[in-house]
Amino acid sequence: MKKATINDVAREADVSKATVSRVLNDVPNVDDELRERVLVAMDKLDYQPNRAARTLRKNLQDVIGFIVPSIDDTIFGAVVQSANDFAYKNQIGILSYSTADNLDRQQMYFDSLISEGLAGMVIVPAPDTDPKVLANIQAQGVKIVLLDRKLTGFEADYIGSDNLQGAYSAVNHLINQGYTRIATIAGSQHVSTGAERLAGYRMAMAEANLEVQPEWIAFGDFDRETSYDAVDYLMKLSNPPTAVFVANDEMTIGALKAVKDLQIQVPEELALVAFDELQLSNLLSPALTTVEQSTQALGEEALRLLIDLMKNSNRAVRIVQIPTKLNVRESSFMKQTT
Amino acid sequence: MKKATINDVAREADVSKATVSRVLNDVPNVDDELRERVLVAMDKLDYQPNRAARTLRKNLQDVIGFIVPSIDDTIFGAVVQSANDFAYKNQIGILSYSTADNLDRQQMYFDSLISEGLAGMVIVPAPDTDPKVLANIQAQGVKIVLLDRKLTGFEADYIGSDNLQGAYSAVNHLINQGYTRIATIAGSQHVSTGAERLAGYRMAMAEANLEVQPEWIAFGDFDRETSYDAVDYLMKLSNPPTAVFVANDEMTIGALKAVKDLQIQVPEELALVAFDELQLSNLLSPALTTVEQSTQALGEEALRLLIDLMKNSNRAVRIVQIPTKLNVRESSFMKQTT
DNA sequence: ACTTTGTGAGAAACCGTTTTCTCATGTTAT
DNA sequence: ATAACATGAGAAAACGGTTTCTCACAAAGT
Repeated sequence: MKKATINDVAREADVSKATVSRVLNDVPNVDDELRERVLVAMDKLDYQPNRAARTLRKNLQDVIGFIVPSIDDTIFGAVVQSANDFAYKNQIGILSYSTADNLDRQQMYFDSLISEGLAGMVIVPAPDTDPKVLANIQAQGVKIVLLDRKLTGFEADYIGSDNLQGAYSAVNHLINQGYTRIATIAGSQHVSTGAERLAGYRMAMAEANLEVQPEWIAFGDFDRETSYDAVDYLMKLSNPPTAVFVANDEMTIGALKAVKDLQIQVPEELALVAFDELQLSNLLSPALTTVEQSTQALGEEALRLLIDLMKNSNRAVRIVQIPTKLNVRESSFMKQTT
Repeated sequence: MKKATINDVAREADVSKATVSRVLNDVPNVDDELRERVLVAMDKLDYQPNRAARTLRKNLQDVIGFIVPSIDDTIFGAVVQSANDFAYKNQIGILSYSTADNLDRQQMYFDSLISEGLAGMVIVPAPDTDPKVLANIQAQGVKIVLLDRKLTGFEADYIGSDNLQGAYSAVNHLINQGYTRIATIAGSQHVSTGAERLAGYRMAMAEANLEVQPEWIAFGDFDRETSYDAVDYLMKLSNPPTAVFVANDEMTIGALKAVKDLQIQVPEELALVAFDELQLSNLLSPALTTVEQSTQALGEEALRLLIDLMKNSNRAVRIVQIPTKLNVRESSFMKQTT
């Protein structure tokens, strides 16, 4: 069974293919009777327009790309899902890719998307992405929105959580509970979220006039292993902290594992606040205090920004920050132990 | 900056565009010197072939579709990620979509993919998908591999976990621990995984000559709420079970919540075994006994099946089951309480 | 009645590739 | 020396749409 083409429909309806095209694209000036004949023919032949042909001629896809490091990730997975839902509701096509933070792979997706002639893309740039590469894509008329990670040296719309404020509120919460010896397991400072969350920590400490011991800032790599080691390192210090702010979900999993292995009581010996909500945060014992990102808002707003940008080509660059939410639970309570 | 086309390259290299095309497609009969000139020109002009034009002419995409209910899901998210990784390694294009188990939305993705002329697709069919729709797509020459869920009335390759065996091993483990009053929170029986896991439960119980009280089979809908209610229902029975097998991850979250709210001791009052590994399974207290699916194998093998099918058009249908792994942890231990 | 304007629809050109046709040149076999 | 045959490469057709050109015809203005 061959796929029907526009010519088949034209023959069936006894009109020219130009007319069929007009019906397809809702051009107003077409006689009602002919339109009806065409519609019937399309239905009868089960006609689906060939997108490649259409794209070729129009020289622009009605499709956008969505590039994240990993789909198999609590945060990015949810953001992608949200973006897909939003795209579906608004009848726009979306192509999602995950780069595993691999520059070559990211480049491959760029090339592939461009050769497809897409209209715009939302991207979480892999660390060490060359700003020039993105600028070059932009210069070709492809609209770009940065998600989650800022990229210095590249001017574009940005959407992300308010990392500074989120981290600040987490540490501030610990301070309000009465903690003073507060450490942090910071993420990679190559990526903006890592730097911003550390800045939030510093801001809260400074504001409360609390001393920050240099060794209380442990640098992880946003993954489980480095964070596991970091907890071990922190607790073996001669002057160990009594509370710790962990800068993302994966590192939190590592920290929880370490805490369990080292048999550290939470929060009695070490209070814990985590950036990012985990699936079972509230079912752990103790339940985990978290800074929750609105993944839904991130996905939707990223698309809104991009769509707006595509319509409204030469507007000023926009930086959007989505507020985070502090979920206070048991792991950060202050209990009488001293 | 306009995108360079094949004509620009041809002019620059002073050859015909046919020759450029030959170089692009590695056709052997082309003079080395011309080939070199073309390559230089392509490089100089930063040439990217237009995929739409290529697709149009070749009438087949080198792309496959991957359709799942949700990307924001422990299992499917990981499977999609695995498939994407595998696709990248093997230089094949992949388009991932999530349907939210909505039939209309699924249909939209079908239409979109078909009008793009894709070569094949892997799909987790939404419940109540009409087998005829898929058969029709198949008839158009698109290769189809079913993932996770079987669809009666539709003949195609299938890949999924060995649900029967997985459920069987979970329940069998409970029996070996000494439990006899074993309930299950089963998933929707509309989808094959739900039915198979229930069958595994029944198989283990029957083999051990244990009586299955009809009210011990609670039907959830693979989501948190129904499972939460199911636990409540089970524990309020006049003859409550002492152990329960929960048929997927989302329902496990609901069950854990219920157990916490109702202050039921696990495993002393109720032992728990869950189908699907959760991110924090081993960090809960008690740590959770789970049946773990190999999401990586599922993603990879799905693509392998599809690729093989595309090469090897008329081979027999294949049904592939991936073994599961039982992670024995504290939630299913038998402790002295009687 | 005659020009002007507007409208609907077919014919043809076009988008950027791949593929088939065609032909010139060089090589081998007779 | 000539016929048969590869070989390499340009010209042209094709893929399935959209868009521009063109024209017939009807309605409106003078």
